[in-house]
Amino acid sequence: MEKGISPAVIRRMPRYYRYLGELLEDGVERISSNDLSRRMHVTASQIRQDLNNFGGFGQQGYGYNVQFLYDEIGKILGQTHMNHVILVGVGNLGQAIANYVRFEKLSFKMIGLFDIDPSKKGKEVSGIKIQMVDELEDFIKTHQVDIAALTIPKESAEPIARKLTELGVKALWNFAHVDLDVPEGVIVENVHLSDSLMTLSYNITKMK
Amino acid sequence: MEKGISPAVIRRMPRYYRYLGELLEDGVERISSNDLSRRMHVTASQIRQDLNNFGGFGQQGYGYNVQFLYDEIGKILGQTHMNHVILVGVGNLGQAIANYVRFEKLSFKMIGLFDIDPSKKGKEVSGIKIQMVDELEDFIKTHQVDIAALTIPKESAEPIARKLTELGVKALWNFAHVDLDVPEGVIVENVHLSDSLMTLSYNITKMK
DNA sequence: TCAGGCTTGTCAAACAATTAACAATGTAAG
DNA sequence: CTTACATTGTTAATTGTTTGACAAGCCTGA
Repeated sequence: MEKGISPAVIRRMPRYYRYLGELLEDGVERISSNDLSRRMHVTASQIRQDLNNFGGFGQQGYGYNVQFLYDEIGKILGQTHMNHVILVGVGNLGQAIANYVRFEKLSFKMIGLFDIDPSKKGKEVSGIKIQMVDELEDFIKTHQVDIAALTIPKESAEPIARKLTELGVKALWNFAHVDLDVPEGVIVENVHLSDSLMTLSYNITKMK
Repeated sequence: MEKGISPAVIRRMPRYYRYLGELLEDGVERISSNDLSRRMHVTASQIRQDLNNFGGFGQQGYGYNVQFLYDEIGKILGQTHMNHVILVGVGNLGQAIANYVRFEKLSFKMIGLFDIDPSKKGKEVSGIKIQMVDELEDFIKTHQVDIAALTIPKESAEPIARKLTELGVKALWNFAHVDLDVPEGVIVENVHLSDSLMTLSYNITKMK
């Protein structure tokens, strides 16, 4: 479809998607890059340039049809098909993420929870029974797993990631505070809470 | 101290800090930008350029002293003083974040938890009693609050943010999936899990 | 149906970030 | 003490991103 879209552009797409979703809820049918730029506090030029990476979705003299554009961005972001997610590490954060995926996004489905702690075996979180990490192999071989969320301590992140990728998992959503070394073709999306907090703390310090 | 450091640089500083911390644990005393670049998979040039935004921490022919550089970056990131954090919205994610802040980072201290649900009143999470949102005003007036974490639904994010900033809170760690409109001088650090997941899903789709 | 006004898609210019190159300077070994 | 080498800090070149400008073309009201 497209080739070599810059990461900067891709990071902005979910934000467009969100604003368009809100417009849709508000019953807005059409929007110009100018109106949208005012709402989103970005330049109209950037919006047009970003969208044109993927195709010409607008119409001169009219603007963009909100529903159409929303659907198109949805397609781009892979919101048209179901993504099956498993999660490894059912601690506090793991449970929160499990619930988050369960309720927040329709195109993602949590299908398995795994932990290393035997005392958690069989307990239910968000309606799913917790399994042991050594059951991962069986599970992945018998289920379609698109994404594995890693909410584990940084010490175990590397071995678990290796195991998962060896079993064919192609996308990791990594919450462990470590950079994972994965084979070619595997995607890692990091959520480094610690980095985020430190950035905040830097900005606070700078302000003073 | 410094002026106009680019956001791109700042985003990288916590990563340097982490790697230096690991080197320190491993008992490494000195490191060259070249060695570090190999470990971190970035260019040596970028490392030198980034660090030089804040001062000349290295020595020709020697490299960087790990302990010294670690401490300096710590200072830059505001890790030398305690940051007092409160959290609003003690749901699944809120509890996870409360625990996270409690155990993960020494320079941040969770000092208050707030929720709107009366049934949660007085319950303890991570050793802290949950208070009601209408007690926020009293609390902020009588305690030093550096950061407020917002783990609430997007509908309540805007009014709560307004209330907090009116009460003088200068930094928000926002987990709600909405862009907050805050007064000049208030810092917002967003953690948009949904955006992160969608970026992942985009990359999966693209790969196929 | 037509003219005037919008608004896009796109090209070019301005700006920002990254990488490369290298002179200056310190290290370290003999 | 001296020389060969390592490595920084910094300047210059390159690459990438954002903004500005405008022709082309559709919309809308008369």
